Amino acid sequence: MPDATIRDVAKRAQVSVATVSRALNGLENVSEHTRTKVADAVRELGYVPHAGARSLSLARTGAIGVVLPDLHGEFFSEIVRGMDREASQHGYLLLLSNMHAGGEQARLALHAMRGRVDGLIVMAPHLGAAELTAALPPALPAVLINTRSDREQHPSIHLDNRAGARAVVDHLVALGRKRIIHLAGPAQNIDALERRAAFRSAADAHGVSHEILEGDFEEQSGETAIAALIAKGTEFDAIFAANDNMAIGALQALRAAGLRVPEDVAIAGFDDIPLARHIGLSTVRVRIAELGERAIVRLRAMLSGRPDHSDELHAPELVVRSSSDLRAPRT
Amino acid sequence: MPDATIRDVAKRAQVSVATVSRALNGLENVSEHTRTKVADAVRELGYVPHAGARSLSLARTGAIGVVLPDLHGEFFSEIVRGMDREASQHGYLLLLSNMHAGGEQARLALHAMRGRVDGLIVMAPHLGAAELTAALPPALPAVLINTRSDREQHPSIHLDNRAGARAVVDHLVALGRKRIIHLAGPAQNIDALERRAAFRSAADAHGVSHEILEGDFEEQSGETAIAALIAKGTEFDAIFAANDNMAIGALQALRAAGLRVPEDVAIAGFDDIPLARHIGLSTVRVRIAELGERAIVRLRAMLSGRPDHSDELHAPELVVRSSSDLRAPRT
DNA sequence: ACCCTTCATGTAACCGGTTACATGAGCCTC
DNA sequence: GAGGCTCATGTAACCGGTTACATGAAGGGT
Repeated sequence: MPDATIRDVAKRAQVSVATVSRALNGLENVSEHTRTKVADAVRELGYVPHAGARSLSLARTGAIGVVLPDLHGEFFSEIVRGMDREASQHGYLLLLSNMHAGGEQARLALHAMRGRVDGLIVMAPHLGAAELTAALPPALPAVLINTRSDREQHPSIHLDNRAGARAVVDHLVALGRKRIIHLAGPAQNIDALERRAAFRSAADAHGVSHEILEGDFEEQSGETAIAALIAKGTEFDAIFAANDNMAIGALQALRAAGLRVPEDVAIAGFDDIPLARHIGLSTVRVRIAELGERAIVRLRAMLSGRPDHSDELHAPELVVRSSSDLRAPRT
Repeated sequence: MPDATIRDVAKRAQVSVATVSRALNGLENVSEHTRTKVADAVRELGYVPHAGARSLSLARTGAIGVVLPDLHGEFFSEIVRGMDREASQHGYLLLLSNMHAGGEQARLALHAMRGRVDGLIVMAPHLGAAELTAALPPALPAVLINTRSDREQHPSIHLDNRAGARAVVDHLVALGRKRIIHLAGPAQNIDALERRAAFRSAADAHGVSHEILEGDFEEQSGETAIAALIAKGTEFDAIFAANDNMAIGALQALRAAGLRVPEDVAIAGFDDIPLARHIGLSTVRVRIAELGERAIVRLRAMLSGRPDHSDELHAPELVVRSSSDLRAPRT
């Protein structure tokens, strides 16, 4: 037997559908007697309201669409956790869609959200600004995270990679390091690019000697790059890796070469993955959950009619551990 | 201006809504000429179909509801990743809802899914079987993961904790260990309970001496328990912790006491968190993403009309590393 | 007794799609 | 040239709710 509808309830309670609707939504002008009859019918039929139909007539779904690219473990779960916390607290559900590819695929993924959600959170580091604007359903409020640009059209949130990278360089210089190596991330990744650029300008500003090695955010690339550097006989006393994974790889290369950390070489990463704490790696803490939470907060503001076109920069925090400074507090 | 509807498109293309609908859905009986007119109108108006309305008339949403309890990082992202992979490949979106509490809260969370999704994946280790059955919207296909029971009513998926624990004990015994300590997890947790029971029966079967210490799945509890054991002067040569976190705590206690791993004490955990690989901890690998993927596969089967009431046990895999066996391959 | 208000309830339109059925044009056949 | 067929297209009901407006009974004031 198909699920009961509001008309079945009405029939059973011997009232009209309008009355059932009013009773269920707690409107005032329903007599106590009728309310009871309706409640009984609902229980007897096991009636559960059809949220889809409801949102069609209300023109409000109570859901927020989240479109993310392929993300590795920690980052994905943290950002979704932050969103969920804020969203569920205000009665919103999250409709998740992973945007694997760009172009037409992206357009479809975004369009699939129309009529299912009240607003969108989009994270698309791999899409061009124009491409993204064209793919977004018009008239659907959207907050953009770590996206290449389009900052004027939609409210957006970005991680302040520059401030993070600068903090690391300042720290290493303050420790008296004279020659700093930067293990950079992939060139298509906007975060990697910003960290690389900020590293260069901060090092230049300090007038400290530096060099940039190419990596791909994977542990192995960090190990390989540093091992090669040591083999070449290059002198250096500090490493700033564009993420923690590569920093860990670098650490292994240093150990293998018999170099002491931090005495001979100080090292710092970026992200503060859980592993970083365990091995005492200095890093830049990114409060990912907070990014997600803020995105929802701002979307909610838009949904309540407050227009918003500002960009929000999230300043990450330097965490000093024993890989760069032995005086760092034990954790 | 509000979003364009199919009627706006019909007006602009000078055809009826039925024709527009047919053209958009690629039905055959639409002339080439009309098809073009419709496509033009769609482009000019920036029309995007309203998925909510569509699913109302089709009685099919193309979405799957996922209701999870509060999960820590790795587990959450992995299981969602597995589901997403399988779901998006078949054109389904995931509607996410975290079920923070039990009872009435749980019922509301589940009911909110009615009319929004075609089926449900529910993970509710903290709910009683009856409570869950009562809260599920009737007539909504559901697959249950790691849930206390109700195995007859709905298709379900469980992790084979018994097989995992047995494999660890077999391994430790094969290494010649004579006295094994089990660091157990919290008593309300079904996974912890199953591992504990399986440990006991496997150890008994081998006739090996053993003891169970209480823990709570947190690193600290493992360290405390083992430190206390050593202080008491108890003799032992192996530890099986109910999860990796506690195993890591135990490792720290062993190091602090100057005991060598694995020479003096072999140790193994459960879960295979990323950290385990880094520190060479033997453990039981749980393929979390696979659990999620299988849940979607089975739900899809139900949605295609294949009824299903079976329970599926997922056998985890023993991963031997240097914390129990120095001959283990380096990773 | 009459009119006006208040209040619970019912009727029906609407949200934005899909689709069964009706319609009518064009062509073929005998 | 009448009847029958195919085929593109239109009309309107329907999915399951919400809600503006209509209705009619009860109560109050004079």
